[in-house]
Amino acid sequence: MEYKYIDNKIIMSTFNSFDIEQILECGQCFRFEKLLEKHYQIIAHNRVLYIKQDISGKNEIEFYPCSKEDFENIWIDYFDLKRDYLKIKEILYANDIVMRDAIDFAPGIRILNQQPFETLISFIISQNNRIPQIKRVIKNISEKYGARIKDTDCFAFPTLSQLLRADIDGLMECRSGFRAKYIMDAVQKLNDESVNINAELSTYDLKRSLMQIKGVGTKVADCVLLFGFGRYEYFPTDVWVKRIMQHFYFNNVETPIADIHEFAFKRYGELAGFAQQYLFHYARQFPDTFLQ
DNA sequence: GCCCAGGTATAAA
DNA sequence: TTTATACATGGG
Repeated sequence: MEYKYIDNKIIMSTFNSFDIEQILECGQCFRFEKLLEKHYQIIAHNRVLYIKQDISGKNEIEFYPCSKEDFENIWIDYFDLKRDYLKIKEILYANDIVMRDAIDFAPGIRILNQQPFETLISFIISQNNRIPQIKRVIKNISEKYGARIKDTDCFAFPTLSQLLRADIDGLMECRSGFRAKYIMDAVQKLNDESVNINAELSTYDLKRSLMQIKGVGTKVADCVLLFGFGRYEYFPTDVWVKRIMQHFYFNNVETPIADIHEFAFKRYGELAGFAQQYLFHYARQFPDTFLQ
């Protein structure tokens, strides 16, 4: 990975496994807006960042406005730029025909390292919901309870102490629906420390803690662990396989892979969920690779 | 109007 | 332990 800093902008040479469209549109994060083809605005870490990936063959990605310090201290980690996805994909490619097609379909996906609290609330909102609506609710909550980001019209996602000022009615006004009570439960339990989700905990304990929050089940917990805590090593893969099989195929065991395959590739979001499942699966089989 | 959304809590079998 | 249903909201 090579990059240079010019005029409050980072210009990075494109390298394997970085496609900003695939990264953002695959269902792992919600605070982004598409401006043009492979040109996005994201809000994270109290900052508004624009990412423009060259589509004319120059193999460059621009991040702006961005200081050298922010790039090195925040965005390298956020975009997981130090992990060797090429190596991971080689192993997946050699060992699974479905992951092979998933990689061919979207070779540029990376798993973002997002902020835990925001990730938790976001995936509580995600349940029984669609991405445009999830994005809308998160934006509403940010504008109502979060702080304005300096020199912009954008609002950061509220901190825990900022969300303590929220109530059910206020969250309903943000169109969060029946999830408002779950958000309140999360905020209260984290605040009075009846639930502890600090990064020191083992993945197992972290998952148990997360699931003490109302509205956090297996799916939400696993997404928070993966996207918010960078944990992928001990997931109950068999549960995921069963859930997927039950959800889409019930008891049809004749050609499940082909059917899953067809469904999974219809949209990025479905691919992402599917890829998550397989990442869990392979992460467990090849922990050394995933743990760098 | 009716159906549904990569979910979860709850009640009931 | 497993299975059916409600849930707020908005879009097809």
